[in-house]
Amino acid sequence: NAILEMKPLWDEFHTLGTEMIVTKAGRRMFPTFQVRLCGLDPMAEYMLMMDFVPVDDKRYRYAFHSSSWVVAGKADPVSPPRIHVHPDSPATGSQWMKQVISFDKLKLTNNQMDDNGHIILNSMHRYQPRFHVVFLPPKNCQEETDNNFKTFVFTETAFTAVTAYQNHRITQLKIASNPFAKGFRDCDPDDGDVNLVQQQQQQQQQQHQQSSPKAKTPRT
Amino acid sequence: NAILEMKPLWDEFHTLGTEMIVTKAGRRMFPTFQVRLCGLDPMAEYMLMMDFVPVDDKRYRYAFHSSSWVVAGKADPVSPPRIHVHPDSPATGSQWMKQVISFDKLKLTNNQMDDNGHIILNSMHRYQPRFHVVFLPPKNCQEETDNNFKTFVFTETAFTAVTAYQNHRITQLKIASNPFAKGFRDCDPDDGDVNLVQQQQQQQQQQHQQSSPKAKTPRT
DNA sequence: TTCTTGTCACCTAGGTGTTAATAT
DNA sequence: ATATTAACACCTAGGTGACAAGAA
Repeated sequence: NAILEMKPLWDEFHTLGTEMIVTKAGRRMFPTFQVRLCGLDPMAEYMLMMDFVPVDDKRYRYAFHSSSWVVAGKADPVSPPRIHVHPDSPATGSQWMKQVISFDKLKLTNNQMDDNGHIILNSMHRYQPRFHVVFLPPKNCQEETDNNFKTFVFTETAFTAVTAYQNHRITQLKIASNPFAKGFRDCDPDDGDVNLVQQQQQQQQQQHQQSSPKAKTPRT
Repeated sequence: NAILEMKPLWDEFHTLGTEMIVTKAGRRMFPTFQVRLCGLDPMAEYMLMMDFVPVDDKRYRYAFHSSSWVVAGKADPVSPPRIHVHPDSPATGSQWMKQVISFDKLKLTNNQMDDNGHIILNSMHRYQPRFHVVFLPPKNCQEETDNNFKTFVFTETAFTAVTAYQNHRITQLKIASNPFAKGFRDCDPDDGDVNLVQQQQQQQQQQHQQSSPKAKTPRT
């Protein structure tokens, strides 16, 4: 009962081998991890959270000549893993289900000493994002948090953490699909990945669409 | 146990006769209504909210020759009054008390048909903002919301709703103290209301100060 | 070599009062 | 006359990859 938003875009990145930038100050993910939930108890309260688990115990390096990732040794030591709690938590099932849930406040960092609550990852390592729905039992109940949570894994959201993009095709797809990178687009406005980008923007607009849409009459 | 933030700035506006812009799309207040709370039960849950009550039953008009507000008749009919719930609600007393509570998402409108949940006011009328702390009883308790809320009124936050500023001194004070109006400042950077503005910015920074402050060395 | 860091121009997104045009 | 609206230039605030310099 959790559906990944923007799945076509995730798939396109996944096919190329998704990379996510990590910086000292913290960098958002793109695509943003967004899900739609259903089947919750409308009246019950839930906490929503994400964490990131290593895909394997390896360190990678990008071979430019073959345009592919190759193993470069054992994994570096890991920091105590962090969990990102969705800032709207806790909220009722009804509130979570009536809109797309976006983790756009989540940031990735390679700073082991990070003091901002960001997710700490090792560059040149592979990670799998996980999404957790935690049921909050009423206070009078004795139940511990035994089986009161569900975990969702979308394998198409796995990625390699990098400090700079390695695969040039990933760079181009980011530029083509991330609105904030519009300044680096070469071709005519909205070219190349038009379909995916338009789909994305439409979905994001639906999410925030509370104000009356203003129909602008194009002047002749 | 509620302290108004930026009180010196509010006082300065109040002395001149505070005006707040209302627009069809909704306009934020400036100064922003911000309070600090103490004395709550750290573990209990509270909803925080604001509403706006008419100061009197009159309509006003600004007499430019005497630079003062004069009564212009009886009040216009009122829309059903709306309440703005702080978007972080509900939250525990502990969460509310550990930081300044800012109502910067609150917007004022003169559109009687507003569909965005903004506060509807009549232009050229006077209003008194009110702040409410609502105690949320645990679900097993039978208590109704009888006396489970407290209301705070800061008379220095009262204002006249306008569609365009009437008192030129109010305009100048807004330009001097609102960072978003910096483009209209004449004099040298940070002149005139330096003290108040600096105080404001320092307080707002304290509130969000989680990242390590980066000391920039000014170059010679 | 390979990877990381900091700065930058260029965007998105949205909050200001001004101004001219339009209601009322 | 007086009050309202919409477009606008100019800001704040912050998210992009490019690039040059630095580090391992």
